[in-house]
Amino acid sequence: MKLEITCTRAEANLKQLQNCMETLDKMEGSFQKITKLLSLAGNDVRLKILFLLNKENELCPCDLADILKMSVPAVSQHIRKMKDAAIITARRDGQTLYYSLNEDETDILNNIFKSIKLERKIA
Amino acid sequence: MKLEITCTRAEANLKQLQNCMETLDKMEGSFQKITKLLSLAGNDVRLKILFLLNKENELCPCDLADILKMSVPAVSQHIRKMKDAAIITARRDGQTLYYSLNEDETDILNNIFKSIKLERKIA
DNA sequence: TACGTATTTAAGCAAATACTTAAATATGTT
DNA sequence: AACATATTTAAGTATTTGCTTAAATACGTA
Repeated sequence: MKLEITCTRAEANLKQLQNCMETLDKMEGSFQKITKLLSLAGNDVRLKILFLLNKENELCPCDLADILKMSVPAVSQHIRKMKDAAIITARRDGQTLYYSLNEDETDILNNIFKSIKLERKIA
Repeated sequence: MKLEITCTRAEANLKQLQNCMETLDKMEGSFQKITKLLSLAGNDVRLKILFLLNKENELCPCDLADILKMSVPAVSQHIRKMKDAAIITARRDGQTLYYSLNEDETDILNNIFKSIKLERKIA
C-alpha cells in the first residue's frame, strides 16, 4: 500500500496514517454492511417503521401508511429497500403481507431503539 | 388525533393503530435527533471518519484525506456536517485543526463501532 | 369469470447529496 | 509585507433519494 501524502506538517505521523489505512482496508466489508444498515435506518420514515415493527411485532403496509399518514406506495417503497437489505421479512396471510424485523439484524437496531427511548426520557 | 383509515380488512386493530400514532407523536423529538445521527453515520466516508476519530482520538482533515484517499475539500465538507450536528469538535494547534468525537454523542456511536468490529470477527 | 382489496412496480419530477475545481480565510514563516 | 500551508467555502454538476400518480400483480369473493 503506497502512501500519497498531502499533509506536510512536522507532526504528521506516517506510521499512524499507514496503520489506519491498513485497518480500514481489512474492515472494508464490515463498513459496507454497517453503512448500508445505518443509511436505511437514518431516514425518519424508515426508522419509525423499524421502531414500530419492533414494538408491534408485525404490521402490514396499509397499517403503516395509516400510522405514518403517508401514501401506501410511499411506504411500500421504503419497505422494499429494507426487504432488499434483508432487514425485514414478509409473511403472507391472504391478501395481507405482514412485515417483521429479521432477527439476524436486530443487534444494532435494538441499541438504536434503546437510545430512542432513552432520548425520550431525557427530553 | 383523528384516524384516517385506508386499511379496511377485518383484522385491522384501530386501538393498535391509534396507540402507535400517539407513541410516535410523543417521541417525535427523539426520532429527529436519532435520525440525524444515523443519517450522518450512514455514509461510508463519514462512518470511517467517526471510526478513525474513535480509534486515533483526534485527526486533522489533511490526515483523513490521506487515509481515505480523498480530496481535502471533500473531507472538509463531511466534517462540516458532523461539526454542525455537534457530533465532533475541533481543537486548533497553529494551522492545524484537530477533530475529535464529542463525548456527549458517543453512546450510539460506541455501539456502532462495537458492531463494526464484531462484524469483522464474524466475516 | 368479473370485481374489489392489498400490495407492488414503474415513470416522472423536485430536492438532497457528494463530489470537483477555484477562490477565500486563517495561521505561520521569511 | 510577501509567500506558503492548512482549511474552509462557494459554485457547478452528476447521482441518488423520496415522493406522486398511474398501471400492474396477487389474492379473495360473488
